[in-house]
Amino acid sequence: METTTITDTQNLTTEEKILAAAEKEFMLKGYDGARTTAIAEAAGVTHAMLHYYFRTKDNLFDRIIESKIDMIRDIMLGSLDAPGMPLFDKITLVIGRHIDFIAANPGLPKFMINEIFSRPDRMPKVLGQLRSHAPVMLETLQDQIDDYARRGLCRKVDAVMLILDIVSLNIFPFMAAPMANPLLGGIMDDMESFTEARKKENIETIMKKLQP
Amino acid sequence: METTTITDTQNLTTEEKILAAAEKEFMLKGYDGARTTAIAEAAGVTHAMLHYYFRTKDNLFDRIIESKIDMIRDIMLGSLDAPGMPLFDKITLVIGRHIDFIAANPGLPKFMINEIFSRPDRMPKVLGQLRSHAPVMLETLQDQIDDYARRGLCRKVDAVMLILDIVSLNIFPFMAAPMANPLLGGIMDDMESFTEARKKENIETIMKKLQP
DNA sequence: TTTCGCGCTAACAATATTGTTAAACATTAT
DNA sequence: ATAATGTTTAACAATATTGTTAGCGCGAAA
Repeated sequence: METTTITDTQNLTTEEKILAAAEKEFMLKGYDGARTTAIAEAAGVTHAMLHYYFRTKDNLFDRIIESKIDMIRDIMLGSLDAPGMPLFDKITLVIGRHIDFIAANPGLPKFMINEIFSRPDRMPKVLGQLRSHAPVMLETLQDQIDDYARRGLCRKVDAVMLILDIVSLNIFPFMAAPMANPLLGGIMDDMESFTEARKKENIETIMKKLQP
Repeated sequence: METTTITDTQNLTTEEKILAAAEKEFMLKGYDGARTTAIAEAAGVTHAMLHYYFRTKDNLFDRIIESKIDMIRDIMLGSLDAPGMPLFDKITLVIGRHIDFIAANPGLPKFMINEIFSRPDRMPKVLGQLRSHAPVMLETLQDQIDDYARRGLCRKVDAVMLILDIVSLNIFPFMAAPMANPLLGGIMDDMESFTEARKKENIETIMKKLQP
């Protein structure tokens, strides 16, 4: 899993330093909470530089959001698509890759729900790239399920609901961690092992659901 | 399910009009995005009135967030607690009540994750009320599961993971609706029937998970 | 060497946003 | 009726926040 997050801000161009600081600030505080002055300060440049390179806060935000959209598109298309693979292998693979991605990008789901879902004007940019692939993927999955069901290998379930289940089980626990962890006895204190435990748990839950 | 949302803003006191407008604005835009002037305008009063009654934006926000915390506490304690009830009945009841609550308060999960989870200073207020009840509830549930498992009535599963599963399956699809609905073929266009379908689906998923 | 363009700085400008205050007005108690 | 108390208004104030501009320095091209 490749990540574009930047840590050594030393030998970077001014533009890259601003982008790196902007990503942190926007991911942490959202568009409304982010301050361009704070971004400039974190980048170690004058805030005039920010406007010199990006003109407006909106432009800068667009740059960040576009890179996030690319990540989401890649994981949704690349991970859910595993053509010609047996159903149960496919599900195991998809859940594993999806949870790894979320664990590597913990702030992303919250950011998406806040900054993209809320603003209808930003939706087309995300949807446009996925709208054409989603129906095909759903139909392929449904066909495979039906085929397996006909052969008595699994229960006949709705592909749409199945996808909703997988995504919900994978994402939500990580989003709710700040509140869920203290309430559930610190189960996520060791993130490494919780991630692996959740992988196993979700694969098992979905497999059980498919069991005839 | 009682709701405190106000619709006829005619014969209300100024304080109540401000509170009603503030709830809408804060729920829709979050703390950072909300504007006190917009709240005052929506309430039909001068913005000085807002400061007369609540002094600061923070105080006003506290009033709103407290009422939301009360709702969450009620649903978490009142719904998950069904003492002396058979396991499978309890789960059916809990999922049904939880989904009804979410469908009746669609903005609440997003609001919580944004405004409470992000701000550690607000967490104690929520956690304090739940911290004492959660371990008892979890232990009771685990005992019941273990008892059923010993009698061969269900699989021995971890109560914490089970709660995470239920909450994830119930909440996430409603949070992700703006993006999920167009991608999944408009499955939520009729919210009424989607709500009922999800209830059935989640109960079935959890029951299958518990099956020996 | 001169000129030109680019990155940069510092100061300024414009507006948005929250918060305050003095005085007018209304309501109730004495 | 008068005083006291609470409510409302309009104007002001303070600061935060985004955005702009004139000019400096430096390296490359002429």
